[in-house]
Amino acid sequence: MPTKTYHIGVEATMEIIGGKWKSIILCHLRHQTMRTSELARAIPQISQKMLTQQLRELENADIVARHVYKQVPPKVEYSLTDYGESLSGILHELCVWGENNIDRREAAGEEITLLNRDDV
Amino acid sequence: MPTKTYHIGVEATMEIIGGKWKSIILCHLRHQTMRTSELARAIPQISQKMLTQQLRELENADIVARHVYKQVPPKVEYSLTDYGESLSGILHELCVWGENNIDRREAAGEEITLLNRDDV
DNA sequence: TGCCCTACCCACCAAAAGGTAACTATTAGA
DNA sequence: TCTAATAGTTACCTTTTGGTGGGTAGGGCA
Repeated sequence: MPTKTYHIGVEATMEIIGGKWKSIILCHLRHQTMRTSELARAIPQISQKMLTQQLRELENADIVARHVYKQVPPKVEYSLTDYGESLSGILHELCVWGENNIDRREAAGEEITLLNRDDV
Repeated sequence: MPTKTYHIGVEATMEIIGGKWKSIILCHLRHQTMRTSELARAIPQISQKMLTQQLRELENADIVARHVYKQVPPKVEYSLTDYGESLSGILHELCVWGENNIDRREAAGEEITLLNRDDV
């Protein structure tokens, strides 16, 4: 396999938390362990396919852990790994900065809404 | 215009610094004002088109400022706005976390290289 | 028997993001 | 007159990302 090359640290970070869904998923898992259906309810805009696909990728990066309960109907829980917890501070700041950005744009007259300002 | 709706703060943040190039550009501008050609040299993988396109979008979001010098050949400088500076801490952490991530993956046996560990 | 539940997989399609290459303007200077 | 220099645009194409709608497993229960 050819050596993977990065030019600057942030490239690697963005490869892991970038894209439309990963940071949102991680922000939810930051507060609690959640099962698949709970995540789907917390992120109503995401499709089944994207949810599991993104969770798989986060699992492969050792950011989230997947716990399968052997029962029927199935029960699967996701949580941050210890390593994933090292992103917690960053995720919090990303949430807060975004909330402020939305306030700012609203103050500037933009039609804009933030449904959940639940970040602790 | 229909009201733009976000479900969680991080969505707004990612809309601004997400994508393949924006966070890289911002990490460079965090340390210094740079002209277009300097940015292009600092980010050799980026194309002309992407560089100006992403800079325009960052300008529209009031994150970077564009200073045009009236001379020939043209000279244009980019820098973070005061508001853009509010991202500086986050950008730094994204760089550092990525550097650690690369170290971690290298320690785990992955063929991986980081060319510039120049974040201050 | 037949249907429910949950998680998740697949095939297929649409849209967004990004890449390439060729072109512009303008003036100094050979 | 011709070229170099810088920043930028445009048309066209490829790749990546995301969405839809279908299907699976397998035990519980009416």
